[in-house]
Amino acid sequence: MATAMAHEHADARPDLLPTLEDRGYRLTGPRLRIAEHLARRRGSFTAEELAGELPGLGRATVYRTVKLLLDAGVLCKATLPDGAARYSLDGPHHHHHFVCVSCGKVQEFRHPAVERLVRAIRSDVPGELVGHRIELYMNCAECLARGQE
Amino acid sequence: MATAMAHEHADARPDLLPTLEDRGYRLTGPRLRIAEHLARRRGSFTAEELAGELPGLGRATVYRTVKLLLDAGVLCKATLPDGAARYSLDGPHHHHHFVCVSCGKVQEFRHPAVERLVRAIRSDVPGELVGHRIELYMNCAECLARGQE
DNA sequence: CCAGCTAATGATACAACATCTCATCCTTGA
DNA sequence: TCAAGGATGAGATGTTGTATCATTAGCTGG
Ligand SMILES: [Mn+2]
Ligand SMILES: [Mn+2]
Ligand SMILES: [Zn+2]
Ligand SMILES: [Zn+2]
Repeated sequence: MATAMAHEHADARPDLLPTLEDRGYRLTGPRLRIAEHLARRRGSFTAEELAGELPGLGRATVYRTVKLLLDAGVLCKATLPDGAARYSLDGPHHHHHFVCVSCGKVQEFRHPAVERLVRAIRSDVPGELVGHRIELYMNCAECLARGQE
Repeated sequence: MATAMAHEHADARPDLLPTLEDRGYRLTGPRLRIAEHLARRRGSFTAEELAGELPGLGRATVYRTVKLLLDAGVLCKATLPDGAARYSLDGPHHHHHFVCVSCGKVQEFRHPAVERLVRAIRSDVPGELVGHRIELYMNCAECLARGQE
């Protein structure tokens, strides 16, 4: 990594089940399987891919659980330029995303100027800001290297 | 409008057909109808809505033409938090979007700090930045006023 | 530990959005 | 004027996600 600004999640979060329990959800077999799979898994994924990686689990259950984990803050969602949604384990702090348009890899980044910018705009806008999405699209170093082999 | 930062497109672009012609596309009846409709229309729309507003035109043709106009820079695409795509006539300059999560209205805005920020990040990132998406989600002034009637 | 309540599951249908197919039409340039 | 081939549109197909609902299986209170 060139700077400390961006990072990938190297460590999976083992506290996925407690998070669900705290929210009053039942700890079921399917949710356990999904949690174990996510802890082992690397990189970003679509809900469809996740369902494919977990044969025996119903598609609807996988979609429901992804939404659950999104609400719980365990997963976060990045959107590709074409609108496709990719999920990845979420870091604990507010952040934004680098998304590789070639391999779909999602890296989180934080930059103080981003929030400063949003604050500056907020005071100028006739209405109520309720959220923002900032995604930077890139070809990651790995994809660049692979491309010019 | 409270500031000069943001604006909606008040004036439609009459130069839609020449743009297509310059790109080597044929000037067909369906494209003419779509162009005239867009020149008259206000606000943002989905491809599906546009197709509904143009009975007699094939759905596939509308979708194809929207993509064409997107490539030509006549239309721009904003993405709602749920992933839905909304199109609107595009201004001539690079910009970003306010999107009202209540009524779907899209307002363009420019802010020098945005591009300054992207430049600052670009030099820090291990890879090649190929684009960015910055969308600010809001409840617009009209929706706020309507909500507390 | 058990029974019962009810959340959760999953097969399936449904829905929205977008693209593909291909026979036909029509714009365009020679 | 007349082919050549781009464009159209009805319909099929694909993708992503949600709704139904009968059945399963956590959880809790007794
Ligand atoms: Mn994230
Ligand atoms: Mn725009
Ligand atoms: Zn990559
Ligand atoms: Zn609004």
